Order: sequence, then structure tokens, then C-alpha cells
Amino acid sequence: MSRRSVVDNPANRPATVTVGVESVIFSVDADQAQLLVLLARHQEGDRLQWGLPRTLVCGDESLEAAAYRTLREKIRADNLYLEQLYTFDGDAATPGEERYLSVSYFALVRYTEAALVADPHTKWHPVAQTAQLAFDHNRILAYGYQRLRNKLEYSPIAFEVLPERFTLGELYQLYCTVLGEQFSDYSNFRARLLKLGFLTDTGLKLSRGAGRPATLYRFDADKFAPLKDKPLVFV
Amino acid sequence: MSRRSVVDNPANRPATVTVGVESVIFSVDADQAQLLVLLARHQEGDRLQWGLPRTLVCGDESLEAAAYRTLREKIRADNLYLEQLYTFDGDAATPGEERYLSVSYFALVRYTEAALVADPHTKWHPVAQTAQLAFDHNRILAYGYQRLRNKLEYSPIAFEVLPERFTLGELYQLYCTVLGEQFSDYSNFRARLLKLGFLTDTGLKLSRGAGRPATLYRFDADKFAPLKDKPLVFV
DNA sequence: ACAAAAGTGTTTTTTATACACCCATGC
DNA sequence: GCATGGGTGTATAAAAAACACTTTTGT
Repeated sequence: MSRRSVVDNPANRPATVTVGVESVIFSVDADQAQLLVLLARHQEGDRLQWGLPRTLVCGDESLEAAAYRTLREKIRADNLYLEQLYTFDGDAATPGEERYLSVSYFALVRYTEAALVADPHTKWHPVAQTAQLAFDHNRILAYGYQRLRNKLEYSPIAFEVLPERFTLGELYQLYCTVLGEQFSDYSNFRARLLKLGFLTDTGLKLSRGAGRPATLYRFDADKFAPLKDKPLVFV
Repeated sequence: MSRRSVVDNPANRPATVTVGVESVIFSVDADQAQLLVLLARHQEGDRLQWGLPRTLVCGDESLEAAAYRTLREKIRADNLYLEQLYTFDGDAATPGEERYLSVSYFALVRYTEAALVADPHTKWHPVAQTAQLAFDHNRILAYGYQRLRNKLEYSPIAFEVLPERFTLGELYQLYCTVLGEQFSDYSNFRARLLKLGFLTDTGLKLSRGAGRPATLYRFDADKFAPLKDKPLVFV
């Protein structure tokens, strides 16, 4: 019984498909308080149109490797979070072409570090400004955006993208930019996070012109570990 | 710029892969208070081994269609919940064979209804009793089990699998079987669910030998709708 | 009458929410 | 000294958790 014999209906031949990886790459521009998504210019039919960066899976590289490759081709980013999103059946395949399967990945990268490669076919685009994207990329983007918001609420992915040492104001602003201002009061957000105990005071302060200098904290992964499987850690 | 030209590294040819769907099909045997998973016998190398049911995606059928096909081939079930789980890179592919991609689906089916097709190569297996499964199916099962527990906590999937009219005891038992007894006290579970307001008293009672007859409730999807995007509805 | 299962209520503890207020710095 | 951002505290409301108790049935 080889793999092939798993097919129980021999009348229908197993499909051979080309597998692509589409990446929903988010970044938060703290200065402008904007959530950005990375877009790439595609040719769809006879016109250029913006869409999510995509690549075909090559040789025997893994799906995740293909996603990382897309990232490295577009931007230079060391600090990032990446996970698989969902696998979509190819958007209404052009007849005659081989069947296409789209495995989507979702990434959050540190903005200050994510220098775009000089390329007029790549840009950051504010998520708040809706754009008409190529193929079924609007659907994938919406799915990724939803996942980003969920992840922020119960996973420590923000710390993958903040600097090593950060202020609670920076953390709060990141949350606000993604979830909207109404998600929580600053002082409650602050109190909740500090009580959880995985933020360590580095003793250092950061002064930004006017105002009292802010304490710099560090995320302590070890102290977070026991909370990993708990429900809703942040809110 | 056709699809093919998306490949930026022409030295590496785009891979052509065979796509399979593996299904993690759960069911709850209320009488025995057991969570079950459907297994199928596979040949791996030269020996038979139990694993998750799988099928190759045929022709132009969708991934979901392939998952439903697997279900229908193994059991007869009308009431079920199905969703995509995750896409795994093929387990260490046998060299020479075509590359394999495994899209996994997760399903919860009503046990009383899910008659197994007469087939010695298919069986229900208690999830609590660990078994050594073929390929990387232990990993997929673990992933599906985790998803099941998460889904139970914030989604109304239990109602897809309970009879039209059910008692709160039946609902509670289902939760206990999947999440373990310690997840909540019965009376608190009861109070929380009734307060949410999407369970309608049908006026009917169900008597089971000794004890006070239980009220039969119905799940009201319309009343649940506004809670859809709220966090942790059940606990 | 009593065991068994269903259903109600009460008390305590913990979290969430909404604020008001104090602190340290630059100009 | 006052605007600006950082940081603390408090009072109220709501939710979670633990558990005692009542009700209705079969035997």
C-alpha cells in the first residue's frame, strides 16, 4: 500500500499542484502610530497590482524556509515573529495552468530595523487604508490581521518586535496601534502587566525631551513560561 | 510576470508536490466518558500501523472537499464540525518519491450517529490511551487535541455535536470528557451558560431513571451571534 | 424514606474599569 | 512654574470559585 493507493477513488487522479507561500508581514510604525503591511507589485492579467509578497516553494525547502526567504528578499529584519496562517485553495485558477495551493504565513517585524530593499515593487502600506489587492489577497490579509490581534492578546509576540529594553509607554502604544485606543486604560494596562511579573526593571531610564524619564523594562521569557497556556494574559 | 516568474532564484526549480489531507476526527462517547479519535490502518514500510485517516487531493476538488470525502468514506455522520488545522511539510519523504504536503483537518462528530463503515482497517481509539501512530501523525493528533480544547472554550462547537435538544448535564459531561473534571464546578458552569442567554428552555423534560428530570435546552444561534467575537465565553 | 440527579442560592475572592492624583523632567 | 509624559492609588462594579442547600424523581 503505497501513498498512491491511499486514493480510494481511482477514477480521480491525485492532483499535482504548485505550492506558493503568501506572507502577511506586519510592522508597527511607532512614530506615526500606524500598523503597516508589506505589499509587492504583481502582474495580474495585463495590469500591475499590489498584493502580498509571494513565492513558490522550491526544491525541497520547507514551507517555513520559503516564508523566511520571502522576508529576506524584501527586507532586512532580524527581530521578527513568524507563524503559519492558513492554507487556501488556489484562487480561481487560470484554466490550463497547474493547480495552485497557497500556504499563507503571518509575520510581525521590528519596523526600525526592517529596511526595505531598494525596490519600487515593494512598499509598506497602512492597514487602516484599505486597498484593492491582487488575487484573493484581501481575504488573506483580513485573516492575518485578525490573527495578529488575537495573538497580541494572549501571546508575548510584542516583545519579539520591541527593542531589548523598552518602556511601558512603548508597549502600550504598540497595543493601541494594533487594537485601537479603547482596548484598555494605560494605568490598568500597566498595573496588569507588572503584576504578571515577567517584566524586569532594568534600572535604566529613558528621557524623551519633556516629561519624567521612563523606566526601561526587559521581557523575561523564563518568568513568562508558566503562563504560556493560561487564557488571556494581556487584554 | 507569470506565476513562475515569481521565483526569484531560477537555480531552484519550483517544487511539484502531491497534496494529502489528514483528518483528526474526534468524537465523544458520553456513556463511557471517553474522547475518541478515528484511526485507520496504514502500511508504513513493510508493516501495518495505525494512523490518522488520510487521502490525496484529487483533480480539482477543494481541500475541504477532500476532508469531507475522508469522513464520508469512514463514517456516516451528518452532525459535525470541521475546520482546517495546519499544513505540515511531508514527513521525511522517501527519496525518489514526489514531495508530499500534508494539510490537516480537525473534526468533531456526533458519536451516536457516527456509525463506522464495516472495515477492519478503521476504528475509534481513546485519546487518553496513547498509541504509536504512523508517519508524523502523533504530532498532528496532539495539535488537533489542543485545538479541540481551545475551541471548546470559546466556540459553540459542542452544539454541533449534541442532539437538537439536550440537557445541561449532557453539555457539562461533554466538557468534562474533553477538558477534564477540574475545568469547572457544575453549578458555576450552569449559571454562566444560562446567563449568557443563548440556551432556550424547550419546556420539555428528560427523565433518566432515578433523579429529578432534566430540562431540555436548545442552542439559539441568533442569540449567540453577538457574542461571536468576545473572548472566552465558556470556561 | 432515601438515594440520585437536577437545580438554586450564598459567600468569598479575584479581576476589571474608571478615574483622580502625585512625580520628575525640560523649557 | 507649568506643560508634558511617567507612575501610583483608590473606589466601585463585575466576574470567578467554592460550596451548601433545596427540589423532584425512581425504587
